[in-house]
Amino acid sequence: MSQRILIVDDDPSIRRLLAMTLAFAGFMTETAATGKEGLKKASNKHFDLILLDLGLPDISGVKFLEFYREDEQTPIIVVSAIHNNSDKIAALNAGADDYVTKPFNADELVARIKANLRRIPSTQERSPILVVGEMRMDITNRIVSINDELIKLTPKEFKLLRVFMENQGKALTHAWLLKAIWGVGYQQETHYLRVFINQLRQKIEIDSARPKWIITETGIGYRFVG
Amino acid sequence: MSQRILIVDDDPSIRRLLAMTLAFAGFMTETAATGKEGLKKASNKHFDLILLDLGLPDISGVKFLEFYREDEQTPIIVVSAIHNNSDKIAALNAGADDYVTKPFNADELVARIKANLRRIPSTQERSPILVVGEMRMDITNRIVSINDELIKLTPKEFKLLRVFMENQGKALTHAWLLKAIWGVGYQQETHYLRVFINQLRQKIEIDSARPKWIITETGIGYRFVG
DNA sequence: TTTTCAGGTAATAGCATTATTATCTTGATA
DNA sequence: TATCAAGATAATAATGCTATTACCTGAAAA
Repeated sequence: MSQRILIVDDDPSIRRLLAMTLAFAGFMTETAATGKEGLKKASNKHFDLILLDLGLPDISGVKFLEFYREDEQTPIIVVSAIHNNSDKIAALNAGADDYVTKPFNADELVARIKANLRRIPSTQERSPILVVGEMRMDITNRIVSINDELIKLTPKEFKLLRVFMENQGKALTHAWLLKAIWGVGYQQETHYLRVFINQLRQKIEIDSARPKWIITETGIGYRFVG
Repeated sequence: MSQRILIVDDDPSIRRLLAMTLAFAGFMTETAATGKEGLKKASNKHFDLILLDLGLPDISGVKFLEFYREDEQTPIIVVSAIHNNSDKIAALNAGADDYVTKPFNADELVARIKANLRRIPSTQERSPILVVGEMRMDITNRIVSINDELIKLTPKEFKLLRVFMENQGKALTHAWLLKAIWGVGYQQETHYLRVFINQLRQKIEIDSARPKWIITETGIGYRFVG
């Protein structure tokens, strides 16, 4: 299912060239000769991307973007002459997503279009989230919360809490934890663990003297429970 | 499809009690009265977990673990009397995964078993990995490599490279990048960006004066390409 | 050529994190 | 109750990271 691109350019020969190039690359295209026509088409129909020339006769590129940007988020690539850098910058600041300079190279144009069509495979959605009781950890975004209240953790604290959550309910020995967080060669440094357990408890426990999350297994290690 | 648990205990009444408790919780069980019998059963058939008493008449818990642990990785929970802490610790060091103390609580035992059966939903496999050309980024494990060569990055550098990889091929304005990495209110601090771009280039570019990955878009920002 | 501007680079100061040491608690045991 | 061991906590030192400043470079404009 091919994607729809709207070409807004007043020069008929460029319009034709763009349409051919994009059709060849497998896109469906429509064209508009003026800014107003472009805005009209874009509001009636959904496009996956808009190619906008900056030298339109009726309205400027920035105006176009202002009108269009209201709530839409279709990527817009502006097409500008090689000089006229300031127009280009103004357009990008007004919300354009990318640009190409006018004597353009077909391969590059197509590559730019594809890059701007590629939606981030929504790290938000697919990011692995660990949940234990009221505690949530979004690993890729490094966010930890208890009852939606954010907990600020340093890198080591985060790593420690992460292995706890990944191994909830199990007794984890000192040596095992030290190896998991500091790597081999640190299995004897039990005091490192004590210090960081303490710091973590200060941040996640209501009463760090009566821990609810991180249970001490005397002589053995710790156990994380929900 | 219920999971199989092997119970190794010499006391017939405890064996029966354990078997009933676990059957009630939905597990399939088999029993062995001696360590040798247990090892035999375990080698002939696959079990998802082994419950091992520490007071066996023929061989000690530690010996059992030594024989068994060769290449197996079935979780083993040792059952020990409330005193005899040292046996318990020795067993954990010999590779046991968890323990319960003997006048045991049924709910707790079942919870422990479930915790130890729960395999980590293999963060290795499902972790999102960004790939651009020869560069790979494992977000959850914070590992970046080019041609399998590891690149060591600080947190900020990592974040910067991450947004670049998520937006490969697109022109990213200074303001956009600053907002993405430092948050709102930093859009003017273009020099922060320059410093960190430079640091990143030192780490990922072969010749940081002729960058291959991070392309400067004069007046606009940067573009990351593969 | 000089000037100017955007960007690159180096150096450093301030701050946060981590490692290390010391001291205090607690609970079990003689 | 005194002693001891394990763990908790506090304080500090060492390191590493980030922010900030200053200066350099190279390309384009005057």
